[in-house]
Amino acid sequence: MAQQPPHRSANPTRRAHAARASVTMSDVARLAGVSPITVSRVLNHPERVSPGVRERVHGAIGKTGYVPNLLAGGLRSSKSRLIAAIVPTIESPAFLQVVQGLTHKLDEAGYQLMLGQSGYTQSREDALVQAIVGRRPDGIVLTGILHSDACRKLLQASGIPVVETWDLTPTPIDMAIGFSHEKVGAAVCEYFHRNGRRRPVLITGGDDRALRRAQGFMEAAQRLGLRHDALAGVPLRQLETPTSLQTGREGFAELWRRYPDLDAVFCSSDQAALGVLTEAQAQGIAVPERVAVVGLGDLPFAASLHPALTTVRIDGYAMGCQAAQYLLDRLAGRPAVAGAVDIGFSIIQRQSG
Amino acid sequence: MAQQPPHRSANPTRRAHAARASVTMSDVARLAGVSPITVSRVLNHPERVSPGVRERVHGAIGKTGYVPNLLAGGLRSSKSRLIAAIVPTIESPAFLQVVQGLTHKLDEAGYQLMLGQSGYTQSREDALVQAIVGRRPDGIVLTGILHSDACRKLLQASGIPVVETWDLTPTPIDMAIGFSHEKVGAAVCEYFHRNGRRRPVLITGGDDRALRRAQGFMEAAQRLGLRHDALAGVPLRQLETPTSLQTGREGFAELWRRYPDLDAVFCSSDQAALGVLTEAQAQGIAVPERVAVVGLGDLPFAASLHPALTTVRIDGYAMGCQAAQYLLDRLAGRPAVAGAVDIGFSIIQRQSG
DNA sequence: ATGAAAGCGCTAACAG
DNA sequence: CTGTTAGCGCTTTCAT
Repeated sequence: MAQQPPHRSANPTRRAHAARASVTMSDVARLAGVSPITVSRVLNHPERVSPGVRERVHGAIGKTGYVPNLLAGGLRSSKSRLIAAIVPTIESPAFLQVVQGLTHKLDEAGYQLMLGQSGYTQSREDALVQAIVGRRPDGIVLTGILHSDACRKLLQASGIPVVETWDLTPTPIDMAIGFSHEKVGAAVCEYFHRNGRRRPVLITGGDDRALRRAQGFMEAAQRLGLRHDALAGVPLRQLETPTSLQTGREGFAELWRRYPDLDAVFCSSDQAALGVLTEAQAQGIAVPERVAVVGLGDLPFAASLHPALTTVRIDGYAMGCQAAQYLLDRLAGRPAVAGAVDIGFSIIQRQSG
Repeated sequence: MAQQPPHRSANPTRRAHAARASVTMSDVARLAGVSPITVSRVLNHPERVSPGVRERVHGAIGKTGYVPNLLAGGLRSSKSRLIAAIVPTIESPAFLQVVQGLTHKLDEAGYQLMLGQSGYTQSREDALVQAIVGRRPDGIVLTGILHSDACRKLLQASGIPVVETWDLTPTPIDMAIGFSHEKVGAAVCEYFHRNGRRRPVLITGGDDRALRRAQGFMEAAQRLGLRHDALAGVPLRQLETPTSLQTGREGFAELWRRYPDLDAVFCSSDQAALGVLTEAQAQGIAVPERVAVVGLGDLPFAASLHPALTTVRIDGYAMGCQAAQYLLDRLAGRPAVAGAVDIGFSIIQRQSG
């Protein structure tokens, strides 16, 4: 299928990087017959400049193709109009929703988002934070509350507003918005119990938050006396993070083999739950009659599945919007939140369980 | 579920934004008993500094918690170690793979990626490009080859290396890597024909590239004499972009109602194909016996579906890696590609069609 | 191997 | 409303 390009680049100029022909504010000023600072004002405080001059300057900008150097401006004003966010991975739609919320809200306010992926490891997060702080963003959004000491110190010393997301903590670096993962686990376990399920199993990712949900589930199970006949606890299959359709499918196949009496599955993501649904369908196991399946996230596809997926709704988009808002409030000098804010969750009952 | 924070922030300092207590290179230099330029050299060209001094400087950096200001460095050196990319949306896993490829490759080389989402509209892309060029990145990655004139001019004038992805063109802005969407459409149509399918339909997104695939498909259909009894062409259901499980499911339900004799569906994404599979299962329509289903992208879940999804494999990750490599080559002064490079595609035959 | 001087492009602070 | 002066923090260039 490979095909060679029919023509070469139509671009005639020899492209040395960062061609030093770059137009500066002074060039524009000269052409408009004003001083550079006036050009700056036209761009940043147009109301402080007379309409006539404003127009002349805009004309000059158009003619020269001037694009302000935000590095220079940022250096001088210590305002970069840049917000940085670190997520474990954007391959997980759950984090993606937060990113979308952030993007949307920040974009409205004229800020840009710079995204980093930590891949769930602390060393990588540390490196990212260092690189990010070096660019002096106006704010930073973090995922989770587990950060190295060095990272916390660095962030606090930088004086940059920080929002931690996806979790709650009595000791945030600065601000925080999230929910209790233990409570999610407990709530789903109680939900199963209410619906008459007595032998649940867990399919979970191996990251900190997923494991705390599992823990909350187990504790509730113990309290409610749910257990497999041969087992003191709830069978748990821990998978790589992030969990996928594939891992969910395999995980369920394995659990079903070992515990053929299981009657409910709580998955740590909707993707894994889709995997369970797929495997159940392939094996002819009736959902929800024989096995109840509950996911986590309420991703867009959850409602469209067959059977439609019962899941724990986490409003990632709202979390992203909120996080952005906290940052924007702080930057605008408005009173911002203190401590951690609980965004909550809810169980969306559909057909699968 | 809401819960108030039990404590307030543990952070004792009053956080005025960008606390001007920021440690600079001079502070480090003073503490280490050297001049600022020596600190700079320890950071950027350690081999040009004697080991003793190097160690002293590192010590001072550790003690002060100094984080170099990349804005200042970038301003002076015109090297930002920043690459910007614009994709229509990161909600589409296909683009996400490109982003992952870029991230991976750039990260290795010590570059950071700044991501923008154009939402498939040109005006939004123009605004993004403007904001991006303002930050003077060392390179820019674009999705597609359809850009406004203003955008092309701006980019060319900026002298920043540019790679366009996902498509081929004889007149790239600078460099390009992609594949022929027309050929994808034609190839799938021929594939259906070889397998004895005679009444195919299309479920497609409304973006430029998807429509060109549809066009390639239709032309091939005409050549091969494929048509519905009552129809001159191939029935096409155009959906919002990006297509989702939900839209795919509805689209298929609609087509099935109107053309009950259809025997093959080509979807413009694997998500839409999953929607078709879901609807077929819900209605008890046998796949592939009654209807063949082919997706696009070969996303990770495609192979794990039941039935496993036949799809057009586009190696987005490789495309991202390549794009990054072209940029890095150019930045390192190595001879870089000229014109557009075809990354090709292939049809992965599985169970669904 | 190390340092001094100069200035990247812009905007804060202060005039006028 | 407009301009002058100074300098953000760093690295280039040229000395030593």
